[in-house]
Amino acid sequence: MDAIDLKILALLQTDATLSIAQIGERVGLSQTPCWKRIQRLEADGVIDRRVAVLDPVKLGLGLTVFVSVETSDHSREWLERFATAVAAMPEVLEFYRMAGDVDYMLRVVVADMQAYDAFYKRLIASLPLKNVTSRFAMEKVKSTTALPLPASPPGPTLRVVAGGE
Amino acid sequence: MDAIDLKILALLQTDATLSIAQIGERVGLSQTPCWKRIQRLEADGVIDRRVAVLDPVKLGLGLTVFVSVETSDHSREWLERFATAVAAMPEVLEFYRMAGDVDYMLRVVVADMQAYDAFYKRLIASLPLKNVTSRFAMEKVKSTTALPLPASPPGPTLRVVAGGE
DNA sequence: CTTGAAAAGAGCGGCCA
DNA sequence: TGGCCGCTCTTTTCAAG
Repeated sequence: MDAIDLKILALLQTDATLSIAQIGERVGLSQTPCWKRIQRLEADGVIDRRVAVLDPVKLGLGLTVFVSVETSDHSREWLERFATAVAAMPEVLEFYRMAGDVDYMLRVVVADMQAYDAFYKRLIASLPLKNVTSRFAMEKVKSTTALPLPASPPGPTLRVVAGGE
Repeated sequence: MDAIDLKILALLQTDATLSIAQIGERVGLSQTPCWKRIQRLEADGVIDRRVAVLDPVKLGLGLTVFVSVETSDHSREWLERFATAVAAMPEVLEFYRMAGDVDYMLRVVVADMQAYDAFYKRLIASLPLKNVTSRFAMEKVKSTTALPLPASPPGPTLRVVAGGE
């Protein structure tokens, strides 16, 4: 996983319609080795999948809600049941177990308030939740699927050490 | 935008490596009309882009943080300056203006706490912020880029009317 | 890693129903 | 609209340096 791999990944996570020839050109490689690198990155699971990103507004899905959940049951079994229930709810795009005061955090995308209310009722009916807080997005300022990859080669690994040697 | 278009979108937002022939087969269409529909969906911007989704953990980006921001300046100009500053920070994957007590919400992806601290310092140095709350994810339970599209045809538009006619 | 090339497959567009 | 049939480009694989 060198600097060239990172360049390839940076290109592909921005635009996966690029041909191998184009990618090779931009990273300074010919088709064959470029293709081999991409194959390897896919086999290694670094490239997880290739998807089409759709415009939620054009599909009538204009409401994004961040939902904070607190529970009184912190067992593994409870989480598994909760995870199963949430996995079956397609309006939940992201779902994390959190540190701190909030136990779980969800990012939910729905058409409108009415649709959110329907979702909310299903959510709280799925399992007993101690507290659920919904925060509504008014405006999407930025949204990307691209991870922050080191632009230039990470350098000679400048390492900051806590204690001393 | 009929049921077939929705089927095509549902397929493509799950797996954009499918060939037009495969998609056509699954939606009951031959290549040409299927291809034309996809072209139209792209031209209309319903399909925004095609990207490779990378595995953050395999790239050493294991820490997701939800950041709530409060400001004392609620002017358009302030937001524009904030938006510009945040747009230049690649670790911010999502950035929304919110309704309610929290003014802005960010989803941030970084390597570790040290990287988050560096990001945090840059964030608060970019503009005066009244309050910044960081919530750290311990475990990713679910994460998808796929929007909740109506699975079956939305039906004969069952409309719920508030008043009565 | 590079060039070159060939076979298989997919995208693309014209034309007809 | 959708379907059939080519033309072209890309992807994928191989050989040799």
